[in-house]
Amino acid sequence: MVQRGRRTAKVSGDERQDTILITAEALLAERAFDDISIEELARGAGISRPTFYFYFGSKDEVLLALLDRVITEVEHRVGDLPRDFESDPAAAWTRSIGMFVEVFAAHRGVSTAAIAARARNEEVRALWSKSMQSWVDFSSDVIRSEQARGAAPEGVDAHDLAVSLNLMNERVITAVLDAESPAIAETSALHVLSTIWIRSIYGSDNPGRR
Amino acid sequence: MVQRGRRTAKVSGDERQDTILITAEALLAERAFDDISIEELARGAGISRPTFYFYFGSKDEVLLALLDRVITEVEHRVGDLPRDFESDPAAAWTRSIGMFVEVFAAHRGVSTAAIAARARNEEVRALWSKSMQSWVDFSSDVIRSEQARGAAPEGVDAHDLAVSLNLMNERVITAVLDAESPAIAETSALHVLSTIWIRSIYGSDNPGRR
DNA sequence: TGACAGCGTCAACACGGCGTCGAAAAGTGG
DNA sequence: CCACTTTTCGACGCCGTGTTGACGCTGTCA
Repeated sequence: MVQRGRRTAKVSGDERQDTILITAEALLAERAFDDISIEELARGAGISRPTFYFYFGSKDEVLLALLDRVITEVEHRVGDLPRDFESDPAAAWTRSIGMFVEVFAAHRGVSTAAIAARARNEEVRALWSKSMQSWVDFSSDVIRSEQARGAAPEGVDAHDLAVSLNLMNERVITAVLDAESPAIAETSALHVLSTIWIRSIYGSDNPGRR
Repeated sequence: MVQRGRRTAKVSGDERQDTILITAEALLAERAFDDISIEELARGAGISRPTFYFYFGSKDEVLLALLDRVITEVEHRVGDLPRDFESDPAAAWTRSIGMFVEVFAAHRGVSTAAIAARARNEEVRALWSKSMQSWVDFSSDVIRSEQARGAAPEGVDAHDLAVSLNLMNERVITAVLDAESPAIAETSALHVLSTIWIRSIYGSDNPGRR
């Protein structure tokens, strides 16, 4: 959890801080981050602009806190996932990818704003990068062990493959959520993504079950 | 730049405009777009800020012009590429992808700034989207014909596959150019990307030559 | 040749959002 | 009810954007 702004913890203060976050997420659902002013965030939380600075040091800090929540949710759900890559690889990968799609779709405003904010903000970049790193580590560990047991062919470095596939997911999911053009339908995204993962990891559509 | 001879107003204007573009690309090589002010662009071109507005309506318009040049270069080079997908599919895809990597690497400042600016600017988004569309069209045409001749398996919609792979390239290339973390080494990017393309299009590392 | 059109130029202004400061108000403990 | 801390905000200064009105230069033509 990222603690910023207020130093001491007071209940009413925490409520205010929460109200700001709720206001921000609500506004992000309908408007781009850049088009939201601190004034609006403050008004939405029933305070004045200078008072906003009592709770957060900047607009970016609000986004950072919001992103932190989303990432925590992902981590939580990653932990709950069954890891039966050996018995049914295709299903296991598809479930993982599907989980990401679900969580990011549920917080599309925050996700797309945060991803865009990486370019500008060091802390957002660091936080995103840290999570990305842990997903990449997870994927490349699995890929490596699939290669070791002979289920997946060598020929590409597991780490490089994992990075590329994770970056693809990030990009395709944001394109879908923002309904970019060209993009793909939200309904077919999961199928395409998991097909690409499976084909490029196993070199086949039906990796051997065990 | 002193004005003399029978130069018409238009020519000197074009030169000024060009100077602004050159200044912008130079600054973009060392600094983020947001950290460059119109004042700097103007000074770099030897004019005052208001005069800048005579040539461009906004900073974004400068970026748009720069992006346009890069895209034109890509289109030009796409046209020069041999299209021997039937005789050596792997080499043909690798060459195409390599060309993108090269051009974007040669203009990394512009590329990354433009991609970031999509979120904010409608025209940048439209221009990028148009090019992306044409690359996607090209890729999906080839994929479809590879599927038709039996070289590539069905199982995924060619268009969806093409979109996802192109988006992956965009994301991986920008990650590499910005030396993001996690990312992959610039030297291995081409190999990983083309492996993923080939495996996910053909379901194998060595698609049949003809 | 001189007067005039209009182009390129810029000083100065208006505006809007950000961040800060200091002081007032509200809350808390003795 | 006083002293002290927490919370709040009015008012200010700053910065970057975009606009406006006027000035000089240059090419043109009566």
